[in-house]
Amino acid sequence: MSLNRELAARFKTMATVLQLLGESGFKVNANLKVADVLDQLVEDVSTIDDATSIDGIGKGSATKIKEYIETGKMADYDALIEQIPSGLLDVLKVQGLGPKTVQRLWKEANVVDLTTLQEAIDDGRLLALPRMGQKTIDNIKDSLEFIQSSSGRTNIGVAIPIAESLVSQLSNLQGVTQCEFAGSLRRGCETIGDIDILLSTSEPETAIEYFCSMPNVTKVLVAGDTKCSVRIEEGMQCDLRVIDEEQYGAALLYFTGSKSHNVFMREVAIKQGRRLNEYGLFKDDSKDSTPPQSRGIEPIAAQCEDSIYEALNLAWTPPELREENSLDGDGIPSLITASDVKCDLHCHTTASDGTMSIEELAEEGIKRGYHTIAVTDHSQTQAQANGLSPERLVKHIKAIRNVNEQYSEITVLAGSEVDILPDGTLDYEDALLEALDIVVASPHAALKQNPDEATARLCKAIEHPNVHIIGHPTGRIIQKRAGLEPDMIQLFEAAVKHNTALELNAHSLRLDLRDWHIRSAVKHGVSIAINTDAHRPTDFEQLRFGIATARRGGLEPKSCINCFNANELSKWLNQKR
DNA sequence: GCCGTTTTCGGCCCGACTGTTTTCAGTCG
Repeated sequence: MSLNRELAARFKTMATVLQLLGESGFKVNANLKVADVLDQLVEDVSTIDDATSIDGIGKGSATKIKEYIETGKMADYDALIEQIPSGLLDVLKVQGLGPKTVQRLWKEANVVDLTTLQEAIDDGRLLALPRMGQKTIDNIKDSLEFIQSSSGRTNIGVAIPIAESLVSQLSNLQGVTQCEFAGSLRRGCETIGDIDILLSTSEPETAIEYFCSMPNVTKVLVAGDTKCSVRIEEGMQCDLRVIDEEQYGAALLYFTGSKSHNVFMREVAIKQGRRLNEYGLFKDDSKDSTPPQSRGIEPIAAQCEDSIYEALNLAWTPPELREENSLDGDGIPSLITASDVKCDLHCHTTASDGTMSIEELAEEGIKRGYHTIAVTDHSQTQAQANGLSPERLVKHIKAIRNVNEQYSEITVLAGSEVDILPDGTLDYEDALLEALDIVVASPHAALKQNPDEATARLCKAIEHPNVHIIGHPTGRIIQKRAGLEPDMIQLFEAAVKHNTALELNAHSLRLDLRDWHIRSAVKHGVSIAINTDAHRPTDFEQLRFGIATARRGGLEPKSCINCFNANELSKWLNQKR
């Protein structure tokens, strides 16, 4: 784990422990924010002279960070975790159990981890506690079971089709006028905790009843007049909010989040003598705790999101940029969209481990209106993927050129996804690489290399005169494999110097580079390639996930080589020839 | 613990739902 991530984990743990010890929520939030900031920081924090220069990190945290960098220890952290049993942190993850209750379970029922929690339920210790009834216990039992059977967050590639199916079912109900998903899914996060769906309808009861009784619902968690939550077979929680049409924009804004964006928006509102909530933006500078809409105050803006931003004198912010630290004051970038993409430069055929022939690949490209598609099968070291020997590659190049002759609508490039070997050399001789139209160099093995070796390895490939693109630079697989952790800044500088593009691999399990890599890469002036790495026709649909990640990173079409027209691309490729 | 276009002290977003209460604390998003 990198230093930034190690530190982030420590601050997160400290926040949780502080919560359990009953410390002020503001202190807890401050620590969580430090964790968040460190998690998203591209530069190694040890290279930053004064950590307080980073927004969200104050004097106290900066001292702790410095101590950890210099000594590998953090006295305050050690002192904190000593104060509670370590297993108590897991107990806090049980849905329905918050810090207050966990503290009581610990002090009054000797619950120290998930096992003792189960024991306390079984032997009746829990039921004996005040304010602890059978229903609460049943809910805890159920959450415990869920924790044991679930892996936590769900990949966007799994969640989006489910969310879209839910939206389409609900949209068909009588009376429904608007319906869409919000939350982290709308912000394009790579994994999500739950699916949030918003809906306007003239028949709320019908919608809620339908939602709670869908065939894949395994449990109804909450069912009120305006909101209900269910757990579905796929293991996710889905929330439905029924919204008045006039307040739809305010609700969409609120339920899209992120939490920190909501806090930001509300603070802006307060400074202007207004109040923002999920029902609208209100003129209200009173200290009255009764919500303005309950006091008969009419909203200034509520029906659509942009009217609220406008009323607050803010530019409408695309959902993907509504995160902590997404914007750096340079205004809202003109984010890339899927329709800006005009080519795919990383695809496989049956020659290695794909299912499409060269012709089928070309047809798929034409279907999508691409001017160019690159055939980049695996190189010889990738034996398990049927990687091509030099002799096979020579024949393959000829076959690709033949196919290219057959099509006037699309250019089929002869390329290779050549392995970057652990020492940074490539899997084919230079002469063979020179014969290709395009070279995507990717790491596939030795992905546990230390950061220094990984940096040297990838930089060497970036500097190679025949390499156009570094494919999935870290090799991470979301929730499965951390991949390489090179010094990204060095990679970006080398990429700019040698005019080598770095790939954002669009596959929903890769999304590599990640959103915060892209943000930093863009600032450095790196050219980004967004490719699907298609092995079968349906893989082209993965482009949307790459686009979502790119947008989260603030990528504009001008920085993405897949948005070049045919001439620009050809010129760019030929710079390396 | 962090922060400052009223502030270096005194704030820090806001509402729905549940369960066990008899008026509300706790949790969640």
